[in-house]
Amino acid sequence: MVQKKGRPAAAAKTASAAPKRRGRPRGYQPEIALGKALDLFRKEGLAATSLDDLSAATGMNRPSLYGAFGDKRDLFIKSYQRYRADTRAAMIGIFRDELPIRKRLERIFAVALDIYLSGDTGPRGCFTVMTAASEAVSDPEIRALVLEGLSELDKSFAACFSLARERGELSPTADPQVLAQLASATIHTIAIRARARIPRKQLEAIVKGAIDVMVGAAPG
Amino acid sequence: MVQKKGRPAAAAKTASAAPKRRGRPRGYQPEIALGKALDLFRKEGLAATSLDDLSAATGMNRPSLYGAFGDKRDLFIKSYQRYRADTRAAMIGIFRDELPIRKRLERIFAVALDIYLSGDTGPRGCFTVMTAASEAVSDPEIRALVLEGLSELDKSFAACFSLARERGELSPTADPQVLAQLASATIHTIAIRARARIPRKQLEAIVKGAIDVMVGAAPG
DNA sequence: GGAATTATTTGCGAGATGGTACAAAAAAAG
DNA sequence: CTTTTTTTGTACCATCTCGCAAATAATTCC
Repeated sequence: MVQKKGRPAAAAKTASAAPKRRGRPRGYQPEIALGKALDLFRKEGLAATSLDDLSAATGMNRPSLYGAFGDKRDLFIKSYQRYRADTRAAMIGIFRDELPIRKRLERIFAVALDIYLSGDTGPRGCFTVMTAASEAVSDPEIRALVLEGLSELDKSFAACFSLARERGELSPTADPQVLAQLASATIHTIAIRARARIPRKQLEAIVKGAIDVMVGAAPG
Repeated sequence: MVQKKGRPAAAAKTASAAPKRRGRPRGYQPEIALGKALDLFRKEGLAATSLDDLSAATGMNRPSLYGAFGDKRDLFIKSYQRYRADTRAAMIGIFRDELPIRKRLERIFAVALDIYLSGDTGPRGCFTVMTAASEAVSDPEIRALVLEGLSELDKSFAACFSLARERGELSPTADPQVLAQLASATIHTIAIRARARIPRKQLEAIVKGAIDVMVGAAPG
């Protein structure tokens, strides 16, 4: 029931200057625990994940969970924010590197597939699409996060297409916003199909076809 | 706790020839009950829908539900099959009418939006995308249905684009399969966005942009 | 009318669920 | 060593969960 068997290992040496907290030291590392919770929520969804499951996965017992993250919904929201941060971190380099548009799109979709297909027990898909969107209808706070995530993706793609058009890689009549929504749609469709265990090869074929339509057929 | 207050109303006169069932007549109509169950599953998902909820919504108590449809998972699967049949029925006319490709796509997406945005308490989205895909990872039977649904949609769109190409509405180099996957992706993205309560106008704009890219910009 | 058949109702029971109260434990501060 | 502070572990609660068994009701067949 403990994340680390040995001693609490003291402060994780993240920054420095151990502030010497006053009471009993934590037996867990909140970031690791949150990652485990995220894994579970991605696999099962909100309702199907019990506190016992979360407790087992994080190595924290329920009162500790509650103290650290609040109730189940709070933990769900924090997990989702963590997911968003993780995916953003995985993508940011690509969105910054100003490669030719085709190369750029290929990389973005490859990373997306990595994320959606990962998972010990099966492809986990996209948190926004599979799980958060379900809750979004009835929960305004989650809905706000989902809307943010959707528009963030649209905007990132739109920036790519705008740049490509400026550089003459796209026809001047191409609409970056429309292309961005198509790119987002492609992300969404592969997230869904991944969850149905469609093999990577087929998903890559869908991506290739979509890219061909968006930026013109591949040379060769 | 009864669907109809008055007498059982005997056979619903659907076909004719009342077969005169032997025992106590049903107090409910299975098709209506299944529709109510479907509504609930679409709103809440599998795990978050309890048998009590289903019992209340259908007007059948649990043992009757169990007798008529089996356990919760069975009912879920039957609901999903019903959903598929309903959507197929709503689409079949459009897929049969061989209108010009743009008009045809416009109609298909309009019907899809009707389905996804309907719901007393909020937009219900697409059953395949929102709910069934979640279960598809871990449940082979549901997965098979989801795969069937996905490929059915792809194929229907592909047939439309093939016909359009034959008729010269599309470039001979256009690939109907690729366009079909983009059309499916557009369906998926509006299903997700609908669930986040994005208003119809915006979803229609996404549809219009996608159609422009798929079949060429609109005249005028 | 009585037997057979089918549906409904009531209610149970074993277990899971989300959340919490409380005391024991582990550290720093005095 | 004692006090203070924080986290942990155990246990608990009230509720809900699914599925079923037994009893009751409504109908047809004889």
